Amino acid sequence: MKKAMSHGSCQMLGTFFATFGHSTRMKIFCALQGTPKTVTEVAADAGISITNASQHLRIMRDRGAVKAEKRAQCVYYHIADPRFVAAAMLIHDALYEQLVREAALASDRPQHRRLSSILQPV
Amino acid sequence: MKKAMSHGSCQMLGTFFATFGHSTRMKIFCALQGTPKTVTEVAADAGISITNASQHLRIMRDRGAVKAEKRAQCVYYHIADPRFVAAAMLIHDALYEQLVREAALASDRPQHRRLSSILQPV
DNA sequence: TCTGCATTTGCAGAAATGCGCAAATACAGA
DNA sequence: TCTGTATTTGCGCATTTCTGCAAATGCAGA
Repeated sequence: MKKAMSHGSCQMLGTFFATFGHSTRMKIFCALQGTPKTVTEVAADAGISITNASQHLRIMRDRGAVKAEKRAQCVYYHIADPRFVAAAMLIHDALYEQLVREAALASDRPQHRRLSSILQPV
Repeated sequence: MKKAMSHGSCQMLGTFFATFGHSTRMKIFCALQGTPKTVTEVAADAGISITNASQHLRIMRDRGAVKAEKRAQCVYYHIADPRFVAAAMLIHDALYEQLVREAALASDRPQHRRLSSILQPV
């Protein structure tokens, strides 16, 4: 991916980003860190309906973000590749440092915002 | 991010993923790898209108994905943090390997798809 | 100041996406 | 086979997001 990326790879990546570019799916991603969980458990952890959890988990599975494993009546979902977590951590750190840097700059100015208010936006 | 992630961090990450979870912005991201570029150059490289490029670049800048630098009449945009590229490469590799693995499995079966047809989906 | 290039903004229609409800399906155990 | 639990699917509505067009803004040079 030094210079150019194939159209297919570009689209593949874009689809993956879109998968986690939704607050509900992001919550599910967080809930799935650690141990595999059933749809019902994920729904409870993320604070959403079972139907909704099932719908999002299907999307995430179709796009290769999670994998499903059936045991008895339950379907256990888990994150498909640990690199997804590593990548999220990289991005998170970069964004966080940027935030801290901006907050430091803002504190030199008249009307500065608290860091906490930035971390809990919208 | 071992176990739980704060609500704010979760939302911050989700917003970032959404930023690249759009084919047009993904193209822009690809176009910006290497050297900084003006809006007009980005539009040409990504094959979109200047207006559209400007709109998406503003979104990306608001979300910390790119940075803008004004020189004379031109505004040069560049990727805000190299870790974003590193993260994209991590994810890309994971997805690609998964694709190859699936393709290998599929080739053992009756109706198998070519890898190329998988790489250029939708 | 006037001109031309670069970029941004406002607006309206179009398209995509998300969510809840109800029904359907899958399956282990009595 | 019947029952209860777990999960998935279809449908319709609401909401968000995208895009192009036209107009506005910013700015360097004549």
